[in-house]
Amino acid sequence: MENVTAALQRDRGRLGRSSAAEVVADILRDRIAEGLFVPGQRLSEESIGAALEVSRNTLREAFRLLGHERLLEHRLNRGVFVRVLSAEDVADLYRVRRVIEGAAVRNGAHASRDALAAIKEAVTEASRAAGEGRWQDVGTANIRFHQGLAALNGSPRLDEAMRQLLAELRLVFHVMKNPRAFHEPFVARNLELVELMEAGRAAEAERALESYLDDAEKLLMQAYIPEP
Amino acid sequence: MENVTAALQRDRGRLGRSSAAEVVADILRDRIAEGLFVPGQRLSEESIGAALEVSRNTLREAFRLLGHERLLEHRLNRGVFVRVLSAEDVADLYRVRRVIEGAAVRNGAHASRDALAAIKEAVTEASRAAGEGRWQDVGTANIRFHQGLAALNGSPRLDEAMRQLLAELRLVFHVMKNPRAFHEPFVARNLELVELMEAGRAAEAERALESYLDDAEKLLMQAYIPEP
DNA sequence: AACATAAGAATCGTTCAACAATTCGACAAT
DNA sequence: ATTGTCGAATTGTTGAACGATTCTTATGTT
Repeated sequence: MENVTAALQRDRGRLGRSSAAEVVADILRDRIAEGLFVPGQRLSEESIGAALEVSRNTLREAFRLLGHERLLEHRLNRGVFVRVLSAEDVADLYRVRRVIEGAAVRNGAHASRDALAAIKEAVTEASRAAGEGRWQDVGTANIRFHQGLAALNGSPRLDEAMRQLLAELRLVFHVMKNPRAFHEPFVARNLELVELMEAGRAAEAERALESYLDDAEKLLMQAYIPEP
Repeated sequence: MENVTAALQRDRGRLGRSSAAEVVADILRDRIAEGLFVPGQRLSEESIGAALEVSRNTLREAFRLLGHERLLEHRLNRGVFVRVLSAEDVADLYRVRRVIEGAAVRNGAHASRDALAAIKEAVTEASRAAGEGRWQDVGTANIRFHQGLAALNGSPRLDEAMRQLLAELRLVFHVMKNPRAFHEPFVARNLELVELMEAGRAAEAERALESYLDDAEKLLMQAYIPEP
């Protein structure tokens, strides 16, 4: 009986915790992540409110939430737009990744076997998707890999920060024409990284992560900037 | 002509950047920081809306912003409350501090002389305030010290994260009865830390920060938990 | 007296309609 | 080609309304 109530306790949060504004924010967040809304696009209060059948006021509350997550940009008297990330934004995202993921790898030496297994699972999933040419899924699995990596810090706040960071990064991925070229090369390196950690070779893992992030950032910048 | 437009570009941000909801959020954030609103207190839509002379809808938008910053807590159908931090929250805040400030100190070895000077300025201000018994101001200066420390990462996003983190911490400070006991001992240690960094002794600085954060967390926990 | 229950008040969640303020595009004037 | 002007469209903000939920209080039962 104890474990039953404990199990239900976890689902409890989903129940009364959702106001309309939060549900709308969840929906819009998903649509942005999947690329239905592209960077720079304006989100009209009237059309979206009509489509979701919520009032403008409720929609505006949802916009505030997503604006605070940096997925939407509020321009006074002109509406909200899907965020367009600059090269400087990308650089900053990688700055933050080095700090958060770097700390995770450094302290993750004494990570639980379970946590590492969850991360490895994401790698094998990415590998499988790569084998079947589902590059979109490769990207998703890779993101889950890094989310799991950050989770080694054991901090809910850092988990949340990482979630937002990766959501922003997805905005950049979507403007890239060739997802394969960007995601494929890193599957093997993710495996290498987690194996170094399993072996307890923390210093090497840290260096591997460093070079991983350096290369990923460079690749992204290359495909990102030259569009005059 | 080029430089003229570039100069004006910098002023662009000041124009029209403030909707009523954002102004209200700024005001409420200040009031929470200064302790006018205490943790656990409910913020009535009606009374606050009347006092600030804004509509409920506008106020709710502001509430959404502050809720996302973890300063307010939204309970469905019961309103918004000033956040009450648990011991686990405090532990998590210090987890994040170790990651962000730790990275700052580690990479701050090659920090600009200017950035270090700004940090040192915060220490001397804290020292002056301590000499005059203004413990509230000591706390404020200490916060500015750590904000400056985090800024060595050179990342706007980490700066913002640090701002929010310290705002949360202030919620904890306000429930403590003896601010002097908590803030005073750390002024000297802050100075020691920045001097180690100036001398380029990064490893020692990192260890000093570690023990600083350990002690601060313990002290906070002691004064925080035992209230049955 | 303690407890459960039900009626009532208060507050939130959401919608709707209205209006002022601002932006944007088209068109005219110079 | 630049500037000025007008009107349409959209956002910013307000106020009122109503259902839903919670809190309070009074009532009744054991």
